[in-house]
Amino acid sequence: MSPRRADPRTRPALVDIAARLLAEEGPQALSTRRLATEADSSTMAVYTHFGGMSGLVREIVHEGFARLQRHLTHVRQTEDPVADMALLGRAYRHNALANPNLYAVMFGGSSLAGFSLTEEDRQHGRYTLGNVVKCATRCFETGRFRADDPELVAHQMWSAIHGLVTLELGDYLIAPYDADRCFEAQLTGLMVSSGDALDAAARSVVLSRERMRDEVETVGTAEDRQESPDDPQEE
Amino acid sequence: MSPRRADPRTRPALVDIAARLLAEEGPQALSTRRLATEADSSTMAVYTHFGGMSGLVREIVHEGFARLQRHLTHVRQTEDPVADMALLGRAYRHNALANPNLYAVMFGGSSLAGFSLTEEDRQHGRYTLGNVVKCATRCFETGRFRADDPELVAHQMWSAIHGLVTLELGDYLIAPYDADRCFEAQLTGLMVSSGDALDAAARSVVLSRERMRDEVETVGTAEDRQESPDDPQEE
DNA sequence: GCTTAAAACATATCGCCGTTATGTAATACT
DNA sequence: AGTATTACATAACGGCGATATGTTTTAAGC
Repeated sequence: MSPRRADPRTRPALVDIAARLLAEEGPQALSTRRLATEADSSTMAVYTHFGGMSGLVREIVHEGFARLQRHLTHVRQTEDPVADMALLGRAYRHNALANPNLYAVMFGGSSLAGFSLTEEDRQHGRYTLGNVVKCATRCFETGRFRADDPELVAHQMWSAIHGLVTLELGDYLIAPYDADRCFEAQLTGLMVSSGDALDAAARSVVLSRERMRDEVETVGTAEDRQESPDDPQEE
Repeated sequence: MSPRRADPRTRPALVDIAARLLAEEGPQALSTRRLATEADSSTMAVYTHFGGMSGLVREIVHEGFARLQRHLTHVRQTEDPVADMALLGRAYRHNALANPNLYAVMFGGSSLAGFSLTEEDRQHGRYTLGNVVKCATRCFETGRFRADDPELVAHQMWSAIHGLVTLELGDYLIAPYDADRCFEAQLTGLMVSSGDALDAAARSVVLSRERMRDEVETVGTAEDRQESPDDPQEE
């Protein structure tokens, strides 16, 4: 009375292929037939393993939130919490730009075969706000931020950065008010609106930009994996 | 060498029906067959009049931007430009919540049969920013805002409000940090980040809320219609 | 070792979808 | 009047998600 157990590579292969198709060719490339072809399987595999396309998409969305969380946790806590906060914003944007189609699915875009998020899915998204809340608390403790509602501050950061990123992904931000320029201004503005002094905020924002290479852009690459001990490498 | 000219009611009827289906049943209800049934026509009508579903969707998106523009232009210019600015934000949000599915299509959401915006479509969106830019200029002239880049300020407003609205539409904002609370905080924060004093900004934001009923919530209703009379020229 | 239940598929089919090919009727210009 | 042009209707094509059903494989119980 036990299952066939079958090819153990089928299920993760489907997730990998689906994620790749979504990333490289967009939402409309995600079809049961395409997946069956690429995985050398049948369309039924999607249903036995995930209960349908929605289940598969939900799996990928979970992976998307995991990537976001990984980006945010790679931001270090320094003696300049406002710079840390700005870097959290940069990490958020970096993750979104690195996974644009996935990000669109996570936050309401592209319906994808009638897929819609559950309340549990959304809780994944809100959970990542914990990083920002903690950072905001430290901003209050050092006196840089004014009032004392770190959760509200975190929500403001989230809304503003999320809005900028979606406009950027929708190609709404063009020169001379391109995404980079708007983003830098947005970061400084957010710190100021939370109570920081303009010049101090501007300094921390610039400071955070210099930490991008070490704490954000290296997230999915090489030493982020702890399984290979001695392989520090290239540019 | 002239067309059949056919039933002149077919084309506008299709747009109306499509807009209603999108609003009431969401993106997946928009199909050529469904439209043909509701309009007592055939699926070909969509192709002769709009070149396909994309053309129809584009027509609806234009209407969506027109509605947004109508909302924004209903905000009056008073001696408190910061309150005007806050009211522009409220009008933007009000329009999005009144047309959630349409708004999602306008800003990158729901793919809708491979539909994607053209650069001209996006220009419609950016055009509505003109209202905000003018208002920001007046905020500078009265000394309420600090630096002098009204376009940049407008982009920050847009990003932040747009982000909050999309999170709200995606059900990401729940109590105790629900959309209403985050929105009020966001408005005040935006004014402060642009240079206004905290207490003055808070006052103007509250003031703008009292103008909602007269200048925003009455947009599509009754006396808003001043349109030109129809020309009964055909048979 | 054999039986048997159950999971993992394969195959075929259904009812949608957008799109296109083709036919037809109606118009307005020459 | 003739004809080109447009607005449809009808039907078909390929692709989609989903399901029904058959087939193979596995492992537990005897």
